[in-house]
Amino acid sequence: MNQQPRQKILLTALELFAELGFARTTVRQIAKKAQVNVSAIGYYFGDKVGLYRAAFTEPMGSPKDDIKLFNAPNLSLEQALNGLFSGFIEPLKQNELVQLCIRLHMREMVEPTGLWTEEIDNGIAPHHQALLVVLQKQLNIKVIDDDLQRLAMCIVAMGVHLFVGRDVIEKICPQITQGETALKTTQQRLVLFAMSMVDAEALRRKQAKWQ
Amino acid sequence: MNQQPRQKILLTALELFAELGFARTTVRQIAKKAQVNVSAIGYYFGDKVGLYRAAFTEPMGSPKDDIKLFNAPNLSLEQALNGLFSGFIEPLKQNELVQLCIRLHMREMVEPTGLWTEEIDNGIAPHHQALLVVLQKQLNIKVIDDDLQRLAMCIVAMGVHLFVGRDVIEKICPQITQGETALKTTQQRLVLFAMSMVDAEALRRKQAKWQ
DNA sequence: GTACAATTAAAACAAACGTTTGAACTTATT
DNA sequence: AATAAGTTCAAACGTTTGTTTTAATTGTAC
Repeated sequence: MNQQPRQKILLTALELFAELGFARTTVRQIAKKAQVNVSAIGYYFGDKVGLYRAAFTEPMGSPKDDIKLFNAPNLSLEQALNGLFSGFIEPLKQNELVQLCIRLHMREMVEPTGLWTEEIDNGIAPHHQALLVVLQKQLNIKVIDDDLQRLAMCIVAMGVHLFVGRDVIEKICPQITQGETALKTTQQRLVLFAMSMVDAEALRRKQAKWQ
Repeated sequence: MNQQPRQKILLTALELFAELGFARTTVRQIAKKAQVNVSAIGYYFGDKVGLYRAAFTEPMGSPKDDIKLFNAPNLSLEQALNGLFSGFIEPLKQNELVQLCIRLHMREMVEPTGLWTEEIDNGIAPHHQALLVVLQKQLNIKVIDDDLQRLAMCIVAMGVHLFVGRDVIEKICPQITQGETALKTTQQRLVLFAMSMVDAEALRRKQAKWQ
């Protein structure tokens, strides 16, 4: 099985899907840019949906490995948060392929094509759950309540915003994500802010108990 | 000029564009749901792009009024942040129309159709700038630097995430945005977290000075 | 070299798209 | 009642869409 054109199609599709979304990307567009015949898409991937599915899942590694980055048993809160946010920051440093993958996944948030539901179950939910456990331990509380969910959501939001708000950032303050040193600083700030939020939540719970 | 079918088309278009995006929404779909003939769209709005433009801009009021909510001269930081976040939370309480508007605008972040650039210039950038000034005063610093931009971005991210991460929230922790009391609590937490971030940044700057 | 499978190419397919047409219908004015 | 403008309608327009077909080409084993 010759994989050269298949790979070429896959990468081109990833590129176009990430930039334009599923609906606005045409198979002829992909074929032309990948310099293959349109029928090659049907030959290798069945149909457009199959190609999208492949572009969405194949290039990404298993997401379960990432969880260990901030869910290891003996990690401090700072280490755990660093692991969490490096999951958002690293792709911004690395090669373009990973960035495209992330962008495509983020796009699914706003424009769900159906794979999004799977993505939540297999990718997002476990991450969120792992973060909740870390926060639960840190705050030393017994059951996960709504306020812990709020805290986790707000922490994740900062990381997510680096991708979904990419256009805004590039227009208003592009410096903070350009260059490795700037990104490193940004990650430090995210960790700092997240820790301050955890502290604030801890204090709030303490005060709420007294009343 | 009879405005009944025009309004009906406009609202239906807003609904569908917000849910499906521009490309996946068809004019026939809009016409059918609005119970009008397809040609009515051309008659009232010229073409599909004209309808999208109208749905994107008309229902929203002038964004400049909102800025005053958190940019008034004698506001405390807490009041200013409450104003900022109420801009995100209120739409979640209010009628469905406003929610759809916000959702459509958020969608433009990931799937820019061209109006997005205008939106950044006229809507996002002024808000961001106003927030920067508030933070600048609070932290008592002379020039707006990258770290202040990072702080502002992280604060805004929490609000934005309520919309762009809507599907995730609804799947993982829907309670925190369902019901007015839950939303009120969420807003309080956002303000609390934002203030803790500002404090953390202030402390960091203080410590950085010493070294 | 022949046979056979794997791959590529051009063309055609039906369906759906946004848009336009021209007649029919409604409403208001004279 | 007659006229004209405003509005709606079904039908058709020309493209573009994703997909399929069929033939040509390539690579491979005997």
